[in-house]
Amino acid sequence: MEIMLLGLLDGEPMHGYDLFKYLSRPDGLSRVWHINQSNLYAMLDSLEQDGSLESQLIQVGNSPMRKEYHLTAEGTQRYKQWIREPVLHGRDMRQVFLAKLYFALKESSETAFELVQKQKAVTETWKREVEASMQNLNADNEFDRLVFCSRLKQISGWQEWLDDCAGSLLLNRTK
Amino acid sequence: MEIMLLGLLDGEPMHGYDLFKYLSRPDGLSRVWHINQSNLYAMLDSLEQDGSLESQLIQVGNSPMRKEYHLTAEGTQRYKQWIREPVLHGRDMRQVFLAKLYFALKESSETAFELVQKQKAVTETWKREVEASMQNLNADNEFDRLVFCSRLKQISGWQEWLDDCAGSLLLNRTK
DNA sequence: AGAATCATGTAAGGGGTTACATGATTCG
DNA sequence: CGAATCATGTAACCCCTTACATGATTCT
Repeated sequence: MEIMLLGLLDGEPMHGYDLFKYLSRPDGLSRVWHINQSNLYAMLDSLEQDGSLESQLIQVGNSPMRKEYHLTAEGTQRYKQWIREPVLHGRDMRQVFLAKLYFALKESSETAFELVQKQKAVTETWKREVEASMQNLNADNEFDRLVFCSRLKQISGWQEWLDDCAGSLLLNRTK
Repeated sequence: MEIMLLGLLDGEPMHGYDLFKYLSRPDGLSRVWHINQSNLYAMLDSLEQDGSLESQLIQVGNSPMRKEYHLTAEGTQRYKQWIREPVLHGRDMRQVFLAKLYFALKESSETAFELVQKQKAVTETWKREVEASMQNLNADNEFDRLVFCSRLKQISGWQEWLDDCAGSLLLNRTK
């Protein structure tokens, strides 16, 4: 989930404590993603080591040194690509897809709309796969049947919601 | 998730490799829970250390020694209690609740039915909480609105599915 | 004879957690 | 003056994963 930090730093360089405060607010991205402070600093380290971020030490007045991070070209490219790709597993909808949507919305309604369209296509294939699996079920295995029913229900739920998203994004498109 | 091993051992003592083979089959519990072999042995160790399991070494013919595990009274109690408690977070429905249901069904349709009823009650409170949170939303925060809508959709999906479960369990109740 | 299976593990590491260390600054 | 906040980390641990070690037995 490190990559989400890149989205927060896109366009506005920040230091670790800024990010921590931002992610401590109750709304926005923190509705779907939490991180603890020590792990945040570790993630910034590893993103710097893999070339997605660069930092510079800044002294403001007498306060402690700040390490301000900004995206590298490589980091920008990773991030821009990430928010344009749908998630490939249903279990990633709840957290990862919503985070992508958060960042895509920050970019533009068009970006968000395209993300939603791509996700709708993937979700449709999930549905077909589950339906196909249900054909080969042992008829007297009640548990297996219930498992597949639950998956179909969840997938349908996501599909309806994605349709809602697409609709409200189209309305906002002229903004 | 260690506790699921207790369910598999309830009534039929097995050794690690037996459990591994059982969990490698494509149907039943392995639809919702996977474990790799090395971790399985580690879990059996820790369940023995915390008093839920006891083991005895068995030699069959010339084959390698088997370590056969069986539930202790304490382990039995932990397990029986676990399958009678609903899950308290929506994110646990997909894996943990389905596993509980798997074991509850092994016990009896009544046990499963009661589990489903308890889960329905908890799920209803989730729904009310989400609806309450939606009242305090900043009106022009599109992302937050979409997040809550997605949660409501997922919760409703689970509710419908739980209703289906309750229905089909009632039909099987006389079996 | 070679491959797959039986059977139990160890070692290393990924990704996350909580608790704690440190020291300055600002707020009440 | 004491508490909260600013700012960056370290250390230990939990849960789980992959890869590998070991050695016997059964299948083809």
